[in-house]
Amino acid sequence: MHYAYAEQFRKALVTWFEQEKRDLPWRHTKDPYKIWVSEVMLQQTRVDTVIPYYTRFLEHFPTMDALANAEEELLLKQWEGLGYYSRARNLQAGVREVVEVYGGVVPNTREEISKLKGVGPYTAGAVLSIAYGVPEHAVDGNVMRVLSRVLNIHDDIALPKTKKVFEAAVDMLIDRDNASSFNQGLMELGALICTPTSPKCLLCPVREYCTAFHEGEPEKLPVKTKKVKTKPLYYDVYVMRDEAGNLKVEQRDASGLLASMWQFPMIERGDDVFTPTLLEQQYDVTITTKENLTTLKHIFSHLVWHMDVFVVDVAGVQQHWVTFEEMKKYPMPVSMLKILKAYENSLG
DNA sequence: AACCCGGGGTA
DNA sequence: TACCCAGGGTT
Repeated sequence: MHYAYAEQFRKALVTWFEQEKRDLPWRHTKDPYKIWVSEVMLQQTRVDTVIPYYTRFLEHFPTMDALANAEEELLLKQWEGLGYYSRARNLQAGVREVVEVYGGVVPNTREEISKLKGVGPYTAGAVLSIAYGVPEHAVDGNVMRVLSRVLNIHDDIALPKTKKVFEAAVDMLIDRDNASSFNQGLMELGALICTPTSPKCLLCPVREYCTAFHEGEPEKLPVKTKKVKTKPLYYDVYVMRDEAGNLKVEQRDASGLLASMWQFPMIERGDDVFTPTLLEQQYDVTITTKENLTTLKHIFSHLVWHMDVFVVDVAGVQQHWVTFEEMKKYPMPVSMLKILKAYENSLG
């Protein structure tokens, strides 16, 4: 793209964004902390999903000090249902680093801000440009789709090295006097106009600069090869109830899937596995009654949980289990919240 | 570079 | 179903 075209492109994009941008909660602030929170929540997560979480999160943790001092359980409870829970822990770790190392001021250079936990190339560029106006690239899925079409880039965006191509493109095109609106404009365009299927080219403010539009098949871009196969897993899940009616809740492993989140005991089914016996052995109890509660399917990105859920009354409990109301304080993944709901309904 | 990490919306 | 979403960390 020639220099004169680049200038017209960036002006058309910025003008369109500033006229047509959606009214979103994080667009009412330039507080780097709040921008940071929004960007982390928006990773792999849609705007409409994030909005209520963002508002509630900042009510609980309005400042970096508040978040830095928060209990992890409270933090995760605020994140409950949003997914990718390590984002929350990384955000808190990063905020603590800003408080302790940078005197409570979010760094304004890519080199420094990138050192913070949970701040990768995209989030670094987003916070720098939106909060501070620094002309740094912020390349996400939207930006790669938009620019692959505008510039007719056919590199496979599933390959890590391809992102460098788009970062270089943004470096060439970015409005150095209004990096915030330029970067947000690219993303807004991807969200509203330059969508994955059926892009609304007739409404596009930059279609006259768009190679894919002129060639007639913008929906063919970007090129993306990878595809993931979901693997099924089969579990028996137990709502265990002692003589007092208290329930067993346990914390998952600190690493891996749903790390440190809380759950009802679950045992993977297998050919030579009778899960009630395993349950009695693992928890040192005796099952006195057992009834079906529900059957649930829970879909993750890469796997599917098929869960048969049972309510069992048990004898021989030594520890203190929790009441139904206490259970609600524990951060749980959506799969377990569904079971909690089913159990609540079964009580009538 | 490959793999892992949630959950929900949409065509 | 399959794909996508304001990605980052680990290995």
